[in-house]
Amino acid sequence: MPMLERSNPLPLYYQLKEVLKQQIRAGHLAPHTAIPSEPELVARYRVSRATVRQALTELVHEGLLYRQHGKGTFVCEPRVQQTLSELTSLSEDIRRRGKQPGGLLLVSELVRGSETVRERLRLLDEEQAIRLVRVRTADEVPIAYEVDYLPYPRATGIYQRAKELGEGSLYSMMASEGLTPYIAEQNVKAALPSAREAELLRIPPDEPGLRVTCTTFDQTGSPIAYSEVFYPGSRYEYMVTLRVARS
Amino acid sequence: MPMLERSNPLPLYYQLKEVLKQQIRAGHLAPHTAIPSEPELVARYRVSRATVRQALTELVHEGLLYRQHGKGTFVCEPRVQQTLSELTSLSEDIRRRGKQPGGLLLVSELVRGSETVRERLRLLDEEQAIRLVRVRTADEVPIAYEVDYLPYPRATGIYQRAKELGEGSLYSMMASEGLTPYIAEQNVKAALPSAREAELLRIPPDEPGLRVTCTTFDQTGSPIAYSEVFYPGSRYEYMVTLRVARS
DNA sequence: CAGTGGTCTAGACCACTTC
DNA sequence: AAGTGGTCTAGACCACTGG
Repeated sequence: MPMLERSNPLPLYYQLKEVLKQQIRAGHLAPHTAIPSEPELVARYRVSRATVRQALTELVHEGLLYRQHGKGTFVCEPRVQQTLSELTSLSEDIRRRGKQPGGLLLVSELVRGSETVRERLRLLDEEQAIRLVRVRTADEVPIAYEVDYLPYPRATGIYQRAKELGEGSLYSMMASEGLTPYIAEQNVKAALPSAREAELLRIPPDEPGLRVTCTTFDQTGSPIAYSEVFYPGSRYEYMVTLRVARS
Repeated sequence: MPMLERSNPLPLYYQLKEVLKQQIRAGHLAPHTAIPSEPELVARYRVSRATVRQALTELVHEGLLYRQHGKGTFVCEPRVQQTLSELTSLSEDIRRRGKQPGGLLLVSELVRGSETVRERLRLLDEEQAIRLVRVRTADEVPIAYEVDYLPYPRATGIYQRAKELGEGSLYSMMASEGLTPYIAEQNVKAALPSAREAELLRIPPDEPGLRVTCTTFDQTGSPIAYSEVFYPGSRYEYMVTLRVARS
């Protein structure tokens, strides 16, 4: 049985979380079965109950466990476990469907941006936006035309590293630049492709698809990205998972 | 200044949450301003720090507050505050856009259900599904054709109360029947309406729209509803808000 | 340095479930 | 009655931020 290391700089509750996560992932704890009770975990790992509860509470929030008063703490089904994190990364989504994500960066430039862009990013008069244009692919097939806008002074690092963005995830690059996505608002419409989109995606100009606009905010509610993506209807089913209610 | 009541059956941390929520909503605590520090709250409300922290941690999870180590705890922007709860209720969404939600229940019946339905709801051989068909309206204009399926033995109460479903929220009715939505998976496609949909929504048969399928699960990962909704492209912009990353 | 939040302890009592 | 999770206390020490 793995133990917690008091010499480890990682907090005890965090180590306990990792141990439990691993046991769940490895299948030692099956869905709908009870994990050891809180007093048992206290004894087994020699930590206080508050520490155990912090670990369990976070795992509950992450969708790995659920509690029932008087009965115990149980393992959630894998579907719930998976659906709680990082859902708008297109690369991840493609990989999850068993295909190879790829992409081509067509444009990276500094622009003033349309009124919509400036409004979404809350740009001040003198501020500019970084504009990135990409065609995204799954197993080499083009499945989306994506235009991203980022606030310029804040996201300077992204502009410098834009070349790496062929297949890479913009979100992960943003996170490494201190722009951590926390909330996203997505607006989805049925629409026809523009001439340019039809050409680049190699679809007929009358094939309807989805136009998804997405504004991403950090923890404090400041906008850190705005994107417009066109998905041809025949190529990609747009999937979203969200929490319906909470607390 | 409001105080916490030790005679109140509601927990102290919960009362504290409500007090802070109300101060935020009333504008006494503006976005990006710091709330009183934890030791201050301890003194002011005469509770232990663990109690204060439980209240604050939950408010952070609900998107009302964010913390910065060494600096303080701050109020999130309203956009983040609003976007964390109950997002798939169409009625709520319509109301948020300043229109009056309404609806008409066309069908409520027990059916065996298609393979898709049975699979999504994980029905056993002998189990049936409740099928509800509704036209949803905003300011009397039809904006969506919705078909819901619920697992029959579990959702008996819904079947009996189906008549109330004109304008009411199915989710809130489900919650009152012990079927609490926790996670939803949504799949969105661009599509043309069926003949029946075009007729009921009074749109041309060649006007593309969105076909959204949604499977809803409870806390434990058991499916509690499956729905298929058609939104005509010209009438409604489909809006989704989700958390991108967490913990 | 003082003040903030982050982690942790060792208790206590309560409410709910099961037998 | 025994076991579970839910709430609460009164401390402690640490890590990070700012002047």
